[in-house]
Amino acid sequence: MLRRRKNKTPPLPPLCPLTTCMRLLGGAWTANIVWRLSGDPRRFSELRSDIPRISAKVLSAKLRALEENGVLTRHAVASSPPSVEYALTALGQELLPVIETIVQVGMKLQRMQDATPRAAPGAPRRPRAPAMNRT
Amino acid sequence: MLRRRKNKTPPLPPLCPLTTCMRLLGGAWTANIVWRLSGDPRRFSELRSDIPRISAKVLSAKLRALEENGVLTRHAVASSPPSVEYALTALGQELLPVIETIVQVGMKLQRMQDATPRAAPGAPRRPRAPAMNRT
DNA sequence: CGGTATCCCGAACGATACTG
DNA sequence: CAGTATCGTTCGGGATACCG
Repeated sequence: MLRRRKNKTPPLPPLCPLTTCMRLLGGAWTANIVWRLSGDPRRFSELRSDIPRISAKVLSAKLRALEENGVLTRHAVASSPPSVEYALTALGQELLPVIETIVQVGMKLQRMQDATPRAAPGAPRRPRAPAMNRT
Repeated sequence: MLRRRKNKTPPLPPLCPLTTCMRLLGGAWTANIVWRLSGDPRRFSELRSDIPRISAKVLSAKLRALEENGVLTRHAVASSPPSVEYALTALGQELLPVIETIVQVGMKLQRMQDATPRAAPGAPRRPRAPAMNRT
């Protein structure tokens, strides 16, 4: 118990930026959040209703991570009804083409998967948890 | 016991292409694998050395998933030294622009994160955990 | 309204050992 | 060589409750 740290944190060789970026929008939600902000800045609650099944915890965690990575900015207005606006930075804007491309390919994938029964030849794959399905 | 699955399996709205695609290259490794296959077909061991820190288990799982999704093909040669070659399908090729874009943005991210102290003007964020930085 | 704190589950990942 | 099996660990993420 508690004896981890046997092989963790080895001298990590620099791996490609690919992983850096994938870690950033790795979660199911992150790309969605960025996507929602592509238009105007939005507030916390607006984002919550934009992405119905996201929890406050995850949303705030993702927003914080994105802010730390310079993808978006947080502007808090300390008025009587507290209000916080999130907006993409220039860097965040640069993510948009990525996401658009992903959406394009995603549609192709869906089309192909739909047209190809494939029926798991030989070994029925695990149907995968219905965890995250949104956008 | 009997934890009621109270909120699981809600009426899932149609999942968007974004999530579909992100699910596919969701892990940190998957995009890397596809990337490695962008040139010539490669064998299992070659991929393992291409991506040093990946375990055989994960690699084989990812390869299987990608094969099921029609992203790559598996050609086993039952020769004396067994040999299996993985190659991208046409669909897999379509993922390459996505990955290239991601790499581009990833490099920008790395550059900005390196150069930007990001002094959170007006509201000092509480110094949160150093986010995700693994390779 | 805009979060944070706590708990807990399941998925993803890693290491090692073993098989065809 | 090309995996699979098993085990253990870490991590994302959902639920609920609570605070400024």
